[in-house]
Amino acid sequence: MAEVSRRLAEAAPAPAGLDRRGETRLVDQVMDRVAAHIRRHNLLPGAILPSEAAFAAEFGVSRAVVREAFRSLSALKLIDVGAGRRARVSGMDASVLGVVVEHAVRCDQITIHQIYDVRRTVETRTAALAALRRNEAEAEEIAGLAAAMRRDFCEAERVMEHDIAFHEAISRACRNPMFGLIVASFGAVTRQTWRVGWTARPDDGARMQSVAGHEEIAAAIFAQDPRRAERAMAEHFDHSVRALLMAGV
Amino acid sequence: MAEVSRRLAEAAPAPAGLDRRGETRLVDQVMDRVAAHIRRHNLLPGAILPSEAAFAAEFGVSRAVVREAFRSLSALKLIDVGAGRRARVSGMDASVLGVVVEHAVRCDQITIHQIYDVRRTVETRTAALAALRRNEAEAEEIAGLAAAMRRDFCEAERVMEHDIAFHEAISRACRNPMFGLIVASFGAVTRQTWRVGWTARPDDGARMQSVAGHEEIAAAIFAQDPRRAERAMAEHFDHSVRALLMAGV
DNA sequence: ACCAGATACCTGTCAGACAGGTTCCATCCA
DNA sequence: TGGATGGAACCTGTCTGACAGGTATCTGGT
Repeated sequence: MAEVSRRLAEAAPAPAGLDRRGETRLVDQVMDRVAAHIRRHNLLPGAILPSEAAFAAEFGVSRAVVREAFRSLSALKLIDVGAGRRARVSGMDASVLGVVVEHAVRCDQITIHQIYDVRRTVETRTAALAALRRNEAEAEEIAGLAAAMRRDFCEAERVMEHDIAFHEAISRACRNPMFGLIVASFGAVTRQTWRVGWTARPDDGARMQSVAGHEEIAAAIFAQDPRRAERAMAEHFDHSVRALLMAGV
Repeated sequence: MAEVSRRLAEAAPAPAGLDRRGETRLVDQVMDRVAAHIRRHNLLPGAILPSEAAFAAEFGVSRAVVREAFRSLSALKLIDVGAGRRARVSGMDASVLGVVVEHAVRCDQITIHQIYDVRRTVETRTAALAALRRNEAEAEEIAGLAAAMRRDFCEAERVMEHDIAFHEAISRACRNPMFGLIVASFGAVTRQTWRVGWTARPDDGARMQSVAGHEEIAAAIFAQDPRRAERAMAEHFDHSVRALLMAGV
């Protein structure tokens, strides 16, 4: 990684004058400059950035332009701004991807079924990896969330939150933040569609079967059996997709 | 989908006064309001939004605040703004995820190996799906990109671009835009790290073997053989990871 | 050495202004 | 009548200056 970081830092171009001919918006250029500043100085999360006024003076633009650039970077969660204190470099954040996916679903650019196909692909893998890599605390957290689904069975809203937390906990236990990022991004969409699948199941018996499916996944991860975890997760998604099909989605 | 969209629209809260007590930044509130406006009116990509001044008047804030909110939404590629013309709702865009992932890699929050593990998981699936769903044009495009890698073999930069385009073409041929989104997001990181793996291979023979691996994937997709495509893609990633390991990454 | 107040700095928001781009309509010419 | 042309209205991009309120830092006293 250090090797890669160094290469990236070297690749950062030296600062030059801004293009004032209006071919590219000043705000976008300043965004690139600020991002380049982070690269050039190899800033890590938590590192503080120069103030808006400092960048404005350095680039010869008004503070409003720098502000909009900061705002954009903040929206992408690349930096973290707050009243009174200087902007800081920010760590990874799954919410951005969640917003993007939610927008795509809302605009009919992605269907729920396509999301489920991706989830099945990704989460059968996270389940297997979690079974291999989970520690005691993670295994208990996952099992605890499955148990909570059964406990709060009558309160759909709570079951949903446990469900989402369950899948995210597995993605964390697999020790690959990139999987965590992707799985967490599904949460936003799930909150909008989960109820459809839940109510589409014919009766409480079918709903309880879904809970049992989660428990089986948790048990497999607890038993450190990756094949069993993968199979259980695949079956869980097969049931979920079938429920959505019955609902006519 | 229409069902889901309707539910989402109903869930959108009615507009109320902005919180002026500074508990939440006005810009963030305006962002939410604009997003809610899109939901409430069920706007699809291409639909035009009210002007900055209109929103400023509606919410009782200055235009600067609305501008920053628009900028943020534009950075997330949820809307598309341009000089002179009104802002429009934007379609799906993979570049956002690419920027986020690139930042996470640069900040040592995700390693290249973790990215490759995700890629292997996702792209063995896209290869299999592409073999099942590709049409003639897509099969030829994929095969053509593999051929282009062999043709431009001596120009590493071009081989890399063909490589990236190859994987993206497969992700498009699998007919699931969510897979396309994820695969496209890897492109930004690949551009920063591809050369490491390429130069780490011991000789041109090993490099040519990598090209042959792409050709085998293309052939499998052309032959509409999902198992073979999946196997070929898996082997391709195994070789790539081995090359990175030899490079000491 | 430690705590409290003062101070300098920084961000959040506002108002107004102007240049340049886009859209649309009305007018004019063929 | 239909198409081209011109202009007006509107919109965004950028700048300037200002002020309130939050944060961090320094200073001074104990």
